[in-house]
Amino acid sequence: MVLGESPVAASGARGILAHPRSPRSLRAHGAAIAATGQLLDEGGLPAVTVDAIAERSGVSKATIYKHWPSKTAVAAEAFGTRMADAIPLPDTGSARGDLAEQVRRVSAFYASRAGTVFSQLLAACVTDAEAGPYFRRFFLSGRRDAMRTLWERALDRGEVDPSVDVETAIDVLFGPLIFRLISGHRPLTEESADAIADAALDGLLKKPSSG
Amino acid sequence: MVLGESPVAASGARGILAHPRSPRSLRAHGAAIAATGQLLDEGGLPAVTVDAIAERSGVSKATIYKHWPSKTAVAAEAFGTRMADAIPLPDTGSARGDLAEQVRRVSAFYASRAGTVFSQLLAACVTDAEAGPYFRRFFLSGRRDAMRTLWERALDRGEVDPSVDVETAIDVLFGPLIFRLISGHRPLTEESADAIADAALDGLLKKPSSG
Amino acid sequence: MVLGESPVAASGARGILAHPRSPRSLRAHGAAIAATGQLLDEGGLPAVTVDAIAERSGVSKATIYKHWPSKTAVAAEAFGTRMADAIPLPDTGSARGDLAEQVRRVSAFYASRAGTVFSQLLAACVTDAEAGPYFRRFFLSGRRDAMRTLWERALDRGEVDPSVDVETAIDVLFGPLIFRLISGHRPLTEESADAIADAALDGLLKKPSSG
Amino acid sequence: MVLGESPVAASGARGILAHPRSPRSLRAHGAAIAATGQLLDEGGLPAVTVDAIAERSGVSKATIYKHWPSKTAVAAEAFGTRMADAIPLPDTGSARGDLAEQVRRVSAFYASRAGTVFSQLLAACVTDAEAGPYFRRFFLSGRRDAMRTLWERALDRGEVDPSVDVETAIDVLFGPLIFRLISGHRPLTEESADAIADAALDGLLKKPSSG
DNA sequence: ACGTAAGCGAGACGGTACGTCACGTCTTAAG
DNA sequence: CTTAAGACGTGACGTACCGTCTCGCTTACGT
Repeated sequence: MVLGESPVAASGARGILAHPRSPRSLRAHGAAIAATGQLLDEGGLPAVTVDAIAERSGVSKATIYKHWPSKTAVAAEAFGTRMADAIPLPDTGSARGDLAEQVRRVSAFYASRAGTVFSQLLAACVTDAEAGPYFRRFFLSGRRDAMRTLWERALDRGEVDPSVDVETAIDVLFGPLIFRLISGHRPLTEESADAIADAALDGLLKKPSSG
Repeated sequence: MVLGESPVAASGARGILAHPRSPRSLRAHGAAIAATGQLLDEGGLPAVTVDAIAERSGVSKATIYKHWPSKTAVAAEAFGTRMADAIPLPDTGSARGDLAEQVRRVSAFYASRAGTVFSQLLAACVTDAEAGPYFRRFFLSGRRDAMRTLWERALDRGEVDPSVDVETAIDVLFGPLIFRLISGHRPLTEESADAIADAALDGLLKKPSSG
Repeated sequence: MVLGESPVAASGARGILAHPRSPRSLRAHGAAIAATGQLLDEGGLPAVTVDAIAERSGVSKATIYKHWPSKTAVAAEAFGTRMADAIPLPDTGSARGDLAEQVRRVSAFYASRAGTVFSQLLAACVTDAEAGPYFRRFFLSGRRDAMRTLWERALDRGEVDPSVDVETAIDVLFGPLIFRLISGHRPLTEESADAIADAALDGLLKKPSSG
Repeated sequence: MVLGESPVAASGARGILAHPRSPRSLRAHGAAIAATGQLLDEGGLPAVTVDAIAERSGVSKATIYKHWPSKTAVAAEAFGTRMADAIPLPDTGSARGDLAEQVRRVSAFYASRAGTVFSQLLAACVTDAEAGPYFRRFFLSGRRDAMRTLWERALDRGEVDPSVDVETAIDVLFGPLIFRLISGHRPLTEESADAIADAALDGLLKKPSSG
């Protein structure tokens, strides 16, 4: 749970929820998320329909729409809940090692079954504007937070360029993976991950020493 | 057909169609693409439905399905046809200048109205497997071809690292933009484009000279 | 309660409730009826939903269901309460005059806005078996009682056929109006009311004197 | 089929249908009507839901909504189609006998299972304005046409009052039955039918001869 | 007078049906 | 034989009310 709020408060009905969630609400909320998780496992995002969630969870459609703005939002929360710890941070001893290893891990994650669902969610959020915040809150920002940790560790070690913004660094390291994942122009292999990490870390320009 | 591609690639009909397009087919094909272009302008991808294309173009739904595997494919072709020359290659005199300027131009394109449609198409191709090839053929590969040209020019000048694969270079330069475009975590500004270009060109690690 | 009926009839709570209504109950009952009356005015029966009554009256849904078996019952009581005196009895001096005038008045009532609501209630009671008794108790029986008075007055005067049952007489005089109102095959005009009254009073067969 | 049109034209999609119904349309139309008839038999109007019609007939909901404005309209057409000949005209030799017998027959019909459905349809048409015309076209006007025949026969015989409008006569004879049927204040027995017929035929006023 | 249990408001919930949308297939008739 | 026209089955959508229920609060009553 990324935000500093309690899980309950964070999963607010339509964004801003003040009054404490009642026990019944909690039950319905959890059941819907659990059912959605199953559906994601079985058939990816296409298998997630509001009717299917309702049928499997025993939570009525109306209630689902009271808790989330769209089925993509439910799926985003369910995915985020399940995958929060899917990519543990490496600790190789060097910044270069940590960053490259993380690129490799994330690449492997994207290439896995879960990665397919990830790309489906990412794609769905383009169309479904209300789901984007859910995906960011329940998954993306967690990943970025972790990366920020890694970057700061590297900064402390004095191994990375302090003039580079963290956000930019994250985008440059992982944007290429997402580009490949989404546009499908080439596969995500371990080699490609390494090549990307190297290029991003060392830069594209000719190095003086390599002249 | 529209692009100067091979006849095989140019002919629609579910991918593999060799026989020459009849005049009637040509008419129907062009009318559908034109109508789809209008619809994209007016309401983006969501406005493109097969019924709408059929109604506006006078081409029947059955015929549309004979020419393309899905509405996304039609939209991809229509978008590619229109946007083929939307981002002209820069020529600043230096590799660094060319590459950074291209990142800036593509970033601006993504931030424009057309960029919204671009992201919708990219997203749709995740779900619609048959449309991906169309989008690559009619738009993405054109962009990558142009970038390859730029990269080779830079290689000739000896300004970029020859050990970096062209494809990797392209991904590292533009992947970050697409990441921002799709996931929406931050806006695509001119500053962010410059920061990304700098980071990608110079690398994330601390430079020896900057120590 | 509202009408001067027996306590049994007056007490709500699903028909059979003897214990004295508490002040709070009274408040809730009255508020619900008042809100329902407003809703009937504004949008007829379709505007009367239990949620709407609850929201407008401040009476909770659970309480409403404790007092009435269905929303139609509430609406019937509210309508009856408001319309109890909507059609005063005529006194023209003759039975023929009284009866014909009453047909005219009832016809005008049916043709009014209130008549629309009346027909909606009548129709709803077909489907909602539990509401029928409410509608009869709070409106219909009042109308029939009045008509019985008129008929007895006419009998005393010796102007109507004593072999005709009161109930039959009422049905023959007003059934035609309701037929028109419900089935909508023709409008309810003053002329039609007169024609119906004449036909009902004089009979359909050829009169000996008119041969 | 009351109107002068062919059955096909009369059952027009949303009222006015010019082009001839295609075979597919005919099939769907007929299947929906047949399934609705079954549902009416089994559970009356409440059993008729668009989903149920669709499921049982194999006709899709969308198609049903293309053919009729509402489920009540389908039910009205189905009922009318089945019940067109449910009440054959009597021929007793005298106008009085014919009219009284018809009142008896219609009363019996109303008191039957079919009569329940009839009253449900009548009630539903109050709420559902678009269904009214369907009910009139497919059932009510057929009944009134038959009555007009009876009345004209009686007029030819000189047994009924020529100054009474046919429509008024019909309303006076059958309105009372419908009043009883709908409001449920008393049952529809053979005796009540006779009493109503007598009262309507002879009039409510005291007859000179009976003084 | 004062606890205590009933009655209440608030409203979440499961359920049923609604009416709509777009898809992709199929049929027909015209050229 | 291809096309325009468009009806069709399918599946999902998001909404509206229903009638039930749970929760605390409050309030009137019995002691």
